[in-house]
Amino acid sequence: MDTPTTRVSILEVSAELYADLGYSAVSMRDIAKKVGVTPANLYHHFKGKDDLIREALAHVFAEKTAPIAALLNEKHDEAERLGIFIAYFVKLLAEDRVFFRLLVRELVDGDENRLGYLARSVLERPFRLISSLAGPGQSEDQQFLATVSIVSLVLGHALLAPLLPHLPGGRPDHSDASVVIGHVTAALSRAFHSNGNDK
Amino acid sequence: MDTPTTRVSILEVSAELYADLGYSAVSMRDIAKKVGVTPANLYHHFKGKDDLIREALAHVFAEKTAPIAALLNEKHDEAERLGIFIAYFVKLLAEDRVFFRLLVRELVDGDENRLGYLARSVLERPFRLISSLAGPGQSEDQQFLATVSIVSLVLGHALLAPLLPHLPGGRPDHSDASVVIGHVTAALSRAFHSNGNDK
DNA sequence: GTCTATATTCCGATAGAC
DNA sequence: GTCTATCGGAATATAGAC
Repeated sequence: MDTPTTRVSILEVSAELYADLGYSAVSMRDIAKKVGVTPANLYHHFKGKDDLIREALAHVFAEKTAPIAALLNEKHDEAERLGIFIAYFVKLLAEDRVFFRLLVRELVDGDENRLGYLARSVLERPFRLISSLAGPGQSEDQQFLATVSIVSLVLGHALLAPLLPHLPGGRPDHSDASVVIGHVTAALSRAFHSNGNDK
Repeated sequence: MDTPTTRVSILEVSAELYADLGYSAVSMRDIAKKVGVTPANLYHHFKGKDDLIREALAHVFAEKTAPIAALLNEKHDEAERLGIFIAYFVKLLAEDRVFFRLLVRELVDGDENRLGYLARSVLERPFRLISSLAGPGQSEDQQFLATVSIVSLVLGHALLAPLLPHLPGGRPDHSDASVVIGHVTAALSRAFHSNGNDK
């Protein structure tokens, strides 16, 4: 808020380099060079590398989370809302490489504190929505597992995307957002939206 | 098994540390210290850090891939074989932290060469099996997408496991292998093993 | 095959001028 | 707020004795 330009530039560059290279591989020198300032300047705006990366993460997550909240506040049929969320989530992971890689890095490398923050800031709201739509007639545990499965499907397709061209019968367009959305939506309606009992 | 050679010890320690910390964060000093040799010794057995990590990766993947191949050669009913593979895959990802993290790191950070190797060495064989079982009456593309979804489900549950306790209604035992196996198997039979058409 | 010793580069971080 | 200059340490990697 105080001095937007340099500080925000640092945050965005940091998020991008961290998403691409990981924590240890990105250096303060790299960030400073790409921003166009000196390394010492970074320490004026942030306490250190740890603080900088943490804030960069929060910056990107906050930025990408807002549309989800807005999306969930729209008035729609419940089943429709699930489809809308899935479409947004698939597109987000497919088109925003930085956000996707930050998310996966946190899931793999994040400690308890960071995972807690991730859950609260990004995933809790959509998680509640999906839970209410996933297998309405089932037990709480089954709803929870179904929700994890829905997120897993979207996340997995994004994670496996670069691998698909190397698999037998695979083509890059198997990861196109429209293809994934259609496939996942159809699969989910069969798996979790029928009146089946899960055991 | 006879006394492990120094070379194999180096490979196993390297895989473990790399899985935990990532490429840049693990140092030749760390590896040497944990193995019980000097850093210079590592350069006698391997050309450099790049070469060492690459070989460590191949070592672990080869080790974990063999049981899958054996599994697929057993004589079973086809639907049964899918269940057996899923159970093995879920357990592998849940119990072998090193393998799981190596797999995800490759998916996120691997270049084309490494992804090609990963596809050929680990994923191609199970992928072919699952493809033949996933929606037998459907088009080749639908079979392919269904297979990606099956892998996504298992991978996603493993990836999201550490996050579950932080989500509303989540408990650590939602990631227990037996729970995930039961849930995923049931969901898959509804989503991809019925005679549904996907669109 | 394993060691000691070291070359060289890069890292995060700080002090202080402007 | 941004810079120049630099410190102390750790990184990969090599040379050569045993």
